[in-house]
Amino acid sequence: MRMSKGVEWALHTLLNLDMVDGGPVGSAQLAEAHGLSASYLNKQLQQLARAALVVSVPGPRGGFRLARPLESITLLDVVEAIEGDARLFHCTEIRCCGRIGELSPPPTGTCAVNAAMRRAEEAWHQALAAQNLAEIRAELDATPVVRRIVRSALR
Amino acid sequence: MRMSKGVEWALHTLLNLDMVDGGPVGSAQLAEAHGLSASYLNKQLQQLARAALVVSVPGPRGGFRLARPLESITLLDVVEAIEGDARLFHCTEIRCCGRIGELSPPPTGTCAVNAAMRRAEEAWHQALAAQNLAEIRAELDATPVVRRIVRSALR
DNA sequence: GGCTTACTACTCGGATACTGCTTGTCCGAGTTCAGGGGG
DNA sequence: CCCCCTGAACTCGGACAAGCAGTATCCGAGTAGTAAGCC
Repeated sequence: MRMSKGVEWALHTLLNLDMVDGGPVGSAQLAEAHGLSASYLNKQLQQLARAALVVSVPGPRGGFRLARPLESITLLDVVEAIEGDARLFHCTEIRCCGRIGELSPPPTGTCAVNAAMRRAEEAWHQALAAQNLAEIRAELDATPVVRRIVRSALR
Repeated sequence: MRMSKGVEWALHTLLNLDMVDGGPVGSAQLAEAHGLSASYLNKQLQQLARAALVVSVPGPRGGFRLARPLESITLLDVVEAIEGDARLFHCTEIRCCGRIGELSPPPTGTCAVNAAMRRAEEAWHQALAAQNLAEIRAELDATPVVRRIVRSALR
């Protein structure tokens, strides 16, 4: 039960894409900025493009740029974009199998275990959706100095 | 990012162990109750034993029994017992790598991305810790009928 | 008859294979830009 | 001098391998119960 490291890569890359304003940045430069594998980061960026968090520009001088401001991108958006489905617990309905399943009448309603786990995940989802990337940008002091460093690293 | 199905197995098995009161139940019978792999369930039960949620009794007529009442076992206890560590996001500090890492001064404090993800996980942990197995037992109507079915299935 | 002792059967416990997902890599499709040729 | 066309280089996009955690299985260590032998 470990979250894909693509989520971490995507979050930092989105923050970097916000520092440079305007033109698209290639996945190779974005990868070099943090010493990542360019091809694999490209894969993650494609996922973000499908989720409409970034737009991809093909051809030379192409790359990726933010599709919308960081204020409107939540942590949940990124997690769901990369992981596909932000569900942790998958009920396999074992209550219906085996001896107990045979002896018991067909169950009604959802599994109590599943419901409990789902409630906990709901709290997680809400906490993820409550934080947007602009707040994180504010937390990691995005001073003009930092902004200029990022911009020069992505040149 | 999928939780091990061992968590589901463990939760149902703990609830079953509460239905039969007293003597230990072998992993083979517990597995048959839900049509699971006995050896693999045994592995999960060993994890629960290490976490002091159940006690194992060796030898013939041995097996596992609850170490303490369901009221004092939370969902978080089970998740941590099976998964080992209930952390989803693992920060690899990529902010210190690559060009940005070289150009920037050594970072101070924890990574903002990490902190944000940690906050969300904290909400999840609290929601897990807030629910104990006795509440789940109450939810899945543990009528005397059900209780008798489980007990006969574990004979 | 009662006690001791050896044996057997049954259970947990950990070491050992197998599978699917995460991670990483490669090559092709498409597009922009530049340079040369023609009008 | 301006426009068009062709070529090349660069980018995304998806298809193709390698590594690792989750999944499943098997066999050995240990113990309780039992039965036989002895006092």
